Amino acid sequence: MIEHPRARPAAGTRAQLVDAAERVLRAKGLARATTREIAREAGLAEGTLYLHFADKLDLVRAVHERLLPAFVEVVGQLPERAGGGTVEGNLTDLARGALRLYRDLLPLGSSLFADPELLERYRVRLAERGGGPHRAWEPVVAYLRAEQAIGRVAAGVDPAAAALLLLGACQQLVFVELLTGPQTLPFRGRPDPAPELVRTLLAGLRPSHPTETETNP
Amino acid sequence: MIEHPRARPAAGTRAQLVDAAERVLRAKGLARATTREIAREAGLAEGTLYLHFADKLDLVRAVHERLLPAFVEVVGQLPERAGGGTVEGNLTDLARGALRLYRDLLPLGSSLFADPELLERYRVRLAERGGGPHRAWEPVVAYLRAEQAIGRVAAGVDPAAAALLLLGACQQLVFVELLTGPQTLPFRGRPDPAPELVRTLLAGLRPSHPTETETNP
Amino acid sequence: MIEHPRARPAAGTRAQLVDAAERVLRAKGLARATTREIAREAGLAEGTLYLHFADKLDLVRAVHERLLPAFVEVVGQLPERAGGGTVEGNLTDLARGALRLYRDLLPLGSSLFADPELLERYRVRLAERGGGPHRAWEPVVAYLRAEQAIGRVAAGVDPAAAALLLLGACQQLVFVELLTGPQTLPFRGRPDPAPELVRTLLAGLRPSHPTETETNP
Amino acid sequence: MIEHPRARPAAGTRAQLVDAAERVLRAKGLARATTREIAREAGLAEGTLYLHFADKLDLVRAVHERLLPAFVEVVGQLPERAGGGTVEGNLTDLARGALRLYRDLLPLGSSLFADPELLERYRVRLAERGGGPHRAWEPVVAYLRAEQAIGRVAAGVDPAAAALLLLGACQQLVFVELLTGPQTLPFRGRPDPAPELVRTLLAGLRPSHPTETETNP
DNA sequence: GATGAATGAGACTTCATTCAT
DNA sequence: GATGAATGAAGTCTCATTCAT
Repeated sequence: MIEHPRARPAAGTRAQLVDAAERVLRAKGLARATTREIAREAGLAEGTLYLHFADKLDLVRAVHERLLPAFVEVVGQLPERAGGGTVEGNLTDLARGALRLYRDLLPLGSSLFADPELLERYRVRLAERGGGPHRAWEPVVAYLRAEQAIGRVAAGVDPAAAALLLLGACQQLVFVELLTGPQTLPFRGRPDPAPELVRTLLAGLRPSHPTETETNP
Repeated sequence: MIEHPRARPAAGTRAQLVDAAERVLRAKGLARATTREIAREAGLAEGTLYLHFADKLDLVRAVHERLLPAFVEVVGQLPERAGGGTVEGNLTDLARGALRLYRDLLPLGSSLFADPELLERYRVRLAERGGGPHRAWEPVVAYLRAEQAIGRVAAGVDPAAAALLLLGACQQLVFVELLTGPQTLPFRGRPDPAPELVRTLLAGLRPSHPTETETNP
Repeated sequence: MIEHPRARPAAGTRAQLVDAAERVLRAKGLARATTREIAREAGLAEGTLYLHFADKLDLVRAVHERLLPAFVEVVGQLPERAGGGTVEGNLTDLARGALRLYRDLLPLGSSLFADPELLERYRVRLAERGGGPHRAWEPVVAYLRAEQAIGRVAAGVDPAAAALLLLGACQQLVFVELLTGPQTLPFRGRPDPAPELVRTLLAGLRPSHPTETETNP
Repeated sequence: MIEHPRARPAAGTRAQLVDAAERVLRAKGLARATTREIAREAGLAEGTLYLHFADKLDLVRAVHERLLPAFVEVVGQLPERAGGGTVEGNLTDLARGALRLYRDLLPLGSSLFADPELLERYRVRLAERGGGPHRAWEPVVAYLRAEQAIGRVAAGVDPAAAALLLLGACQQLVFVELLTGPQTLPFRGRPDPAPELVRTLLAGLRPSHPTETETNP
């Protein structure tokens, strides 16, 4: 047994619980995370959980609520880089950061789909707080707009579509990686897929000298 | 004493259970799908479940096992279309199909992350059967290769990267849509995002006449 | 799977089941012997059990019913040996046989106490058939009477008490041995306890020249 | 919503459960003792059982663990009586006590054989605690040694064999009695078999004036 | 605020038994 | 007679939640 001295600072008990819950959720998954284990991980009694959260699901939601801001915070630095370095370099850095973040966040984030009630509570809270996962795209869109303004990105490009293409590729790559294990990485075995993704996105698929077969009525 | 009705043919019992499980998983989520409800949905006794599956997780795995093939089957028709229609049209159809499929499959597929043991069993089965989610990309890669061969897609393009960009965008769009509800569709409010995604992917981000500001010190 | 050809001789199906049940009861214990495993062990379908026995407990009872006769049969040869060999030799052989038999029968026999209903059915059947475990003592009593008649056993001895002392010692030894494992054999580590038991029983505890303190009013 | 009465002191909950389990085991037998009934008998919720025991078998083992010490405690007073009263009286008292104890303990003790896993756990615990059913003989052996020292028991007697003969007879008598019901008591119908057993053990079987037929080649 | 023993609904699973074939 | 898929009651055990301390 581990002793639980009463001398712990009361302030931060809530944060302790959220931290512990996140650790347990990562380790065991939503389906196997029990209040008992979360309390033990937090070094607190099980009953304490209910002093700070309405129920277990509320604690889990609190964990999820921290995920998106964590993402936004990291990506948010991007717009400032507009005009600096190269577009390719900036986007490659973005892709690398996104891959790292998705590896960290996707397992937890996907668990939301396992419990419709949890998902619903999460939505309600997002609505209240005005957040939403699209907030993760905003910095990228802002960055691309800025680059368009200075002519380093083609004017006709839809920044939202471009952001979605790049971030989506990263998310899917991680999704599949987590699903099948890293050994099955199907991406040409390259250790860092970011450069190729960015290169492809920048260049587009269209041949430089389109043949006339490309034209259609 | 107690009636033991047995009006149903033995054949198909297993499939009945998998079907019922899929329905319940979609309706209630992994966390709230009970063997009792699955059995009731299947019109069978709870014990019957254990005649056909080792345990509940085995049944859930059986449901998940059908998802990827369903995806591959739909996408698999793509390569035959190489050279026909336009690349843009073909890819837009692909994106539309992918969006539809992800809407259908992602909620179930994401639930895998809620239970590490379920995930592990899924992986083991994939390894045995030689499958893997990258199989969903293969038809797209094959299609792009075929278009490269006839000059309708630039030779320098990495088909895997291109496939990932397009499918990833679709997956992420659906992921966010499911997370926040359709009302928050952040994509310029356009009802069909597929054309814009394809257009952006085809054109690339690079301006036609790159300015010298592109160079950095 | 194992095939179950219909071509098996129908005669003996009942015996097959009792044999299989005994094997499973020995291997798994009453608490863990299932009809499924008994049927599998018998190479028959589970339903077949109910063509030959009212229910599972009836089959178990059938197994137990064979145990006592098996004991009696082996011990029953004893009376014929009266007057032959030595009393000590005959009783030592008896004790050795009893030890062997108890090792074989006690685990199954003791299980009767785990289920009062099984015990009750066993009793009812014994009453019907006129049997009873005392029948195991009868041959021993008969033997001792015969030896008394020819003067090789003291006339004042109660043959039933003597039989009980010897057989009881054997049963208890086996009981403890089964309970604690052979390594804890508390009997001076002697591999064959039979001779000492018989010697002690023959000689009695009383000193040859009793002191007067031994005498009591 | 639902009441959560908690009128009872926490101390003693474990003992309450063991007591209740013993009562239910005696009443229904191992095979029919359910956690539900044990909890009800203890006046506790079913879940409480698992706060104090790893599983049902652990609780049952806890019951069995108390049986042997209970026996030893009663028999343990014997050695002090060496030299007092008469050997015959002391042993008769022992036999009567043993009969009483076996009637009480044998039904529960024998149930161990119905479940190999229970038996194994019991063995492991015995090994840990250094106990063992032979501990029940020790006081008897100690008593006989003391009587040998003062000449009231023949020096050549093996005390362990003598103890086993007497206790074994008692155990077997009870075993058979429990198996067949008291009406079938095969022991000359005498209500108290203890004196005859002791008399026989003290006197031995050997005739006072052995005939020469006793000798064999 | 913190504790943690107790709760009890309900989950998963087993298994003796039945009956259409 | 034999089969074995199906049954469903009943069992063991878990775990979110409560409340007296």
